[in-house]
Amino acid sequence: MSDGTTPDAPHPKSRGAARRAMRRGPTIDDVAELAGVSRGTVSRVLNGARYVSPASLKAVERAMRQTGYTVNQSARSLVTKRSDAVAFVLSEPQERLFEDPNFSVLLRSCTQALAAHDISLILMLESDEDERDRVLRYVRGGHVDGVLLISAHSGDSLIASLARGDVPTVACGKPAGDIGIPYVAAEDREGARQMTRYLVEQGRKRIGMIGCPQIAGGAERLEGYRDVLGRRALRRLVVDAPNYSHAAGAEAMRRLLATSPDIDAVFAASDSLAAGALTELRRAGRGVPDDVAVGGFDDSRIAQETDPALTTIRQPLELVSRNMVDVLLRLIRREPSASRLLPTELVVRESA
Amino acid sequence: MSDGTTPDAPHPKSRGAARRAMRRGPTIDDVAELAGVSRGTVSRVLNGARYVSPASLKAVERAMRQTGYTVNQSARSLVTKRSDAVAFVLSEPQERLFEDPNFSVLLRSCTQALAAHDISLILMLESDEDERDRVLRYVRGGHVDGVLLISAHSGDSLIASLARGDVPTVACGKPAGDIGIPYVAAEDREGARQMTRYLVEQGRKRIGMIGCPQIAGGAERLEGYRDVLGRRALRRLVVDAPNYSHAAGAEAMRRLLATSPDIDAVFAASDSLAAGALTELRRAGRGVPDDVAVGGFDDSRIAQETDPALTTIRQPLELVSRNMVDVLLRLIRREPSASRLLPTELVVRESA
DNA sequence: GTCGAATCTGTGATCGCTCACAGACCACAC
DNA sequence: GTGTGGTCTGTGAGCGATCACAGATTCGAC
Repeated sequence: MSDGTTPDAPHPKSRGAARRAMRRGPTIDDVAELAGVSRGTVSRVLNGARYVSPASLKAVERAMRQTGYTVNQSARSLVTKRSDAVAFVLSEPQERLFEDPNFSVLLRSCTQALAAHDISLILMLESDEDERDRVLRYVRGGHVDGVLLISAHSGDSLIASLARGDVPTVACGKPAGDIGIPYVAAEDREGARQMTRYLVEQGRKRIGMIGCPQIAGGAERLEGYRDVLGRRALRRLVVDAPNYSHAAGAEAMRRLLATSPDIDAVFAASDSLAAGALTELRRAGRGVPDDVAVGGFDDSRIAQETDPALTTIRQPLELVSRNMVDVLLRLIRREPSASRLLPTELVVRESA
Repeated sequence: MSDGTTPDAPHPKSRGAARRAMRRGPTIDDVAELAGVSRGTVSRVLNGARYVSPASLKAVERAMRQTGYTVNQSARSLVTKRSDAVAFVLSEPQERLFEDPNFSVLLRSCTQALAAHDISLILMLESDEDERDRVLRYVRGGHVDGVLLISAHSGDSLIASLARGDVPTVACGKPAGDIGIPYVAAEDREGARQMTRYLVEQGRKRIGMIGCPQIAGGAERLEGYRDVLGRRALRRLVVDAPNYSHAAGAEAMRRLLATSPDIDAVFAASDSLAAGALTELRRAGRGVPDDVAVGGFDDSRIAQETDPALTTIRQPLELVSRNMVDVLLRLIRREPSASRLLPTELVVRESA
């Protein structure tokens, strides 16, 4: 093709000539011109500065500062096929999860962890079918490099669709059905064991449980409770709540008191449930912790604000977030990465 | 430059020839080819379908479905200079606001309102100086079309910088210093009047207030309280909290009880503060509402979960969100739009 | 039959960047 | 001198869309 002698090309481009002084910030060419180098060199500085002489580097950096240059992410994405953004997908039919204090912590620390890598977080809600498709189209469309999936209900149909696709995804909590999506979670089962053991050590004989097996981690917590109590975990001592809400906790406590008025301890699968139980116990005239000890799970903000303050199991949510981000970035870079389980910790306060 | 007679150009483009079967979804050219029309026509369909024949429209839509086409947002943004994304900037030095239940509601409903317009929400946190610059660079860099600014502390330096720039911005709550940024807020002052009036009507004589003037809306709530009580709003009846937290509420209540043991009502500037006050009142052995009536503000989730449940002032946060989005979209389209104030409502529960 | 307006269509040119390539320069060894 | 390999640099060719323009077709009015 190239015959060597390009006959004095008429320069059909004439880049960045009269366009100057238009709106929308400076381009890479403006910086290059000011620094007295070429586009390529500026681009090199932008992407790691390998093979750039110290002099050029300094000139470019100065020019960038002078012009207030910021890279045009669209132009970059167009060629690199990376968006430097990930979706934080909150998959919750009842919109309940949004009011879960755990969620806020997760969202905050994921945002921070991503910001450290100059990746932005795009929040997507998915509470009904239409939105599921929207999310799927969006994610599949290459708008984001990966997905952080926060799903309360473990058997989520979005998960299956995402797992099938080639978009890197990390779930928070173990998805049901071993679908092959890497996840990061606290050691729910061991945490539940810690709490149950503690209640036993405190001399409690009749330990009830307010569980929520259909919510992520809920089944494991129930198992942990059973691990410790064995045959002492009578069926009537376990009640199910429909979700992790205060109201559900109160309602479950009411049922528990009705079927087992002789209990001297309750382990609730979340702090919200425990708070609801607390309210109900007070209403029933039972003293906490004297008559009934109450244990929660999560160590969310409300654990410190109930009266009495909750003895609970701390989930290292900041750590979970950082690990989720870490795993996701590895997947995006096509490096191998596996699921991770993080340790929990007993936090003793007043309620037990 | 152009002499008119381009000498039989050798077609240097040869679009979409061998590249086929690469990864990354179909392009507009693939759709065009399959539909038997040109790029232009497909593009027209994508953007409103004006001047497209019914036949072409149908063919294109079929082809889009068959190929599973999604537009490449980067390519589009590169030429349109729109990103179809807005930043939700949470400006809070203490990271406290993130745990405010109001915030979750705001975030959720803004996300939904934006999704209805196919605009995505990018969450940005700004808790220190470094992050302020990051946010500013990001926003200025044209990564987003506009900013929803949620700032607890009204005198935020980010606000000033944003106001100076040309990036459409809407604040939640009135920023201090009338800096010219449009905002959407509840009628804090009138809401506070409603609550204070209600307490008076209930026969309360010594009505204290736990205020927080340095937080957005806080000053107005204090004014509303004073509007109604006039000279009965003794200085010793008003205590300041450093922020809207449970702990701050408890601490403020302690001070209030110390200086004014004779009070028979307290109006707290937020539900969290009220919840803290409730805890402290119980500790002090005062019955609520019999000895002391407690009024909150916000009608956030916790108002229903305290014991007794809080009588409070409802802020229409979903409405606030929708209005913020509406105003922002108008600004982005360069249509005129002004700040908006939304009405509040008294919600009577058990605490007063 | 001719004209003009309205509708419909295809074709460059362009957005701002990255990437691959090729060429220039330098040094050090042979 | 010639080679060889490392740095450093500039340039052309895209990425996948939109937009403006120009050409084609239709239709009704004169």
